Amino acid sequence: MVYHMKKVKSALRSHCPVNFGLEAIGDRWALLILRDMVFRGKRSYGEFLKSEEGFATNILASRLEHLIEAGILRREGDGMDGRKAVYSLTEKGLDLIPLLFELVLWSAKHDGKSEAKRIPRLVDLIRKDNRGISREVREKVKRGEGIAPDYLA
Amino acid sequence: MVYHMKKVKSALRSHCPVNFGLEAIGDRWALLILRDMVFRGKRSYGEFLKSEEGFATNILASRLEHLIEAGILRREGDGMDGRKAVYSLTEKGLDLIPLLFELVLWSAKHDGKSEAKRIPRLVDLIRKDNRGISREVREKVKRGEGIAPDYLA
DNA sequence: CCAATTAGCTTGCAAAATGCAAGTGAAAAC
DNA sequence: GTTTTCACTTGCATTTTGCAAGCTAATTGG
Repeated sequence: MVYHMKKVKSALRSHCPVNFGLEAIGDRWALLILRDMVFRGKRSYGEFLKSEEGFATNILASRLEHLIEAGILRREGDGMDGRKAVYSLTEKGLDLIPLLFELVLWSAKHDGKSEAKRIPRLVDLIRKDNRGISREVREKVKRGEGIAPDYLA
Repeated sequence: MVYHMKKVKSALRSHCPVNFGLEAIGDRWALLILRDMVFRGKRSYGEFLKSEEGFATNILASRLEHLIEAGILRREGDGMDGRKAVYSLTEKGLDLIPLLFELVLWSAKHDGKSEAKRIPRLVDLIRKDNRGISREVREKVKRGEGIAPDYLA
């Protein structure tokens, strides 16, 4: 008897920690979703779609699904509006904040035209104490605040 | 007059630091090349090919090219053997070590079967002081040593 | 209460990227 | 001088992407 079962994409190529992390995250688009959530406080499909890099609708849907599958995001319905879906970061997802911050730091150093120049305060805090600032930001993101304006200015 | 110029892939979607970093690195395969260089001390096309995740030959070539283009790697001929090419990390590439380490830390925490369990000492050092250990490893990688056995055991 | 709008997707399809096997060319080994 | 080795390149079937259009259920506006 054949049961209907969801295709599990557990064909992990290796348990090398670098490879595991890369496969869990998925790809570039997935990390941009995380960026939108952490830095811009976005929570919905419609908000992600407006990102400057331009998500294709199907790609956005598939990456959201992947991130949920990977346990990085969770999806809930909006109590007020039955059409809306609210995405949020799990603890596992929140744990990616320090990684995201290291990437910001690298780009701030190596991209002459980096927009990181507009947030020197945050970049400096990351440089001095990534873990510390990550912990603070984590709590804000958890409360749905995104990164507070005082870090960004 | 038309000069012959290499196609510059500067169609950068945005100068958002997260996006810049992602585009500079390229993709999953590119980061695995960096892992092989930092953790396993690999330097040549043939060595990369043997990686457990299984590079396709054309993909490996295109990612090496991309990383050179991005200023993360450099390619030199081997003085002893005219067939061989030696790849090494630029300063810009070495600056990615802390990012790689954060990824290792994340996977060590969230992958039950992580091979990171075989290198508890290094994982612990990263957790306590990513920057510090990155600085040390950087010098070793620069000298072509890869990560020293004492960190790995 | 009914038409129009909105949110979140899905589908179709052309174009691009991937993965595998086989081939190439130059240098080194035997 | 024949065989290997090294670093790729090429061909081609398969998969993934990107874009536009369509779909469905919930909500808003009149």
